[in-house]
Amino acid sequence: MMTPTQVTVSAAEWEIMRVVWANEAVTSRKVIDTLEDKMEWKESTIKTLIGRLVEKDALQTVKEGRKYIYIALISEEDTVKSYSEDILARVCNKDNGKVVRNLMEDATLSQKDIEELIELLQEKAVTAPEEVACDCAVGQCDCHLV
Amino acid sequence: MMTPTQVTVSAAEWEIMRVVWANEAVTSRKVIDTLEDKMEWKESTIKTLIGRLVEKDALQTVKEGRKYIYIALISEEDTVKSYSEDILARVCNKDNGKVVRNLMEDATLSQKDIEELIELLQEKAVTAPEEVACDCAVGQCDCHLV
DNA sequence: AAATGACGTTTACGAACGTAAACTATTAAT
DNA sequence: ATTAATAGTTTACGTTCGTAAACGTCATTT
Repeated sequence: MMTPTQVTVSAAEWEIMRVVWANEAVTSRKVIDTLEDKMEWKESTIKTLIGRLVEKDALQTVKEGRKYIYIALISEEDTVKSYSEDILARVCNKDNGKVVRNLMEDATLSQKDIEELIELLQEKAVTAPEEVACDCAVGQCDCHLV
Repeated sequence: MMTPTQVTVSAAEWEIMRVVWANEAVTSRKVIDTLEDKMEWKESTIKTLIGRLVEKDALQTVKEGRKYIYIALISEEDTVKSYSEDILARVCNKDNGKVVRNLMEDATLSQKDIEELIELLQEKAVTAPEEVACDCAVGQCDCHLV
């Protein structure tokens, strides 16, 4: 799915998106039933969040009778990806490895996941530099202080 | 460094923290000189951000004459980690692998990083399950729809 | 002594967010 | 036909964030 200008989804909105992503297309009733208890949100809170997601073009609406069916306009993958990119942008390139390690430590991975990740690492190894160059502004990382 | 109740640092505040982390201890002048141009922030913007970080116990102040020296009370590692954990909490356990993969694809890794990551993966493989169990609320992920 | 500058504090103000009540229009039930 | 339940829209309100001006104090320069 092409996400033109990646929309930013807040933490609360993300919960809504998960329901939409999981179901391809949902009614607001579905979202409310799914989240009302789990999140301890009032029905109107959920309505507000859905409204905001439509407003920011994360959800598309299709009229179904007099109700709406909501469909995701951004993919989970892209959304997760832009979140990841954000993390990497916040640290020195040299520390990218550490960030990946941290995430990996906390992640629950299957044998197959591990296998695939090792493969990807091996691919990256083909072109990986001996040492990563720092790209930070002077003074903003200890690679080159003033 | 022990971070008791992990403080939340916003994107703009994070820039300030990077300067502090890079320098161990800094004066506000140092932060201002480092970021004013790079971020195109006015001096007072930076002062505000520093003030907020002190307020939320991300920075500690040590009086030096009539000025202050600012010292980080939260480590970069912990801060990055809690940010990473946040992402994993937003997807189904089954997709953890995909999240790691996305991050890894974007990350700049050195040969050594790659080596270490492969090692970590091999360690994880020892106890990794054949298949990761979904932990999502019903309806919130496609592993178990209603 | 008066003016200027550096540094921390206070105040400001709009946008985004979390949370939700109230209102409107429409359909379903009595 | 009235009433009650739905679904979407509008309004609300306190907090956090991004961005910054203004202010009060010392300290330094003229």
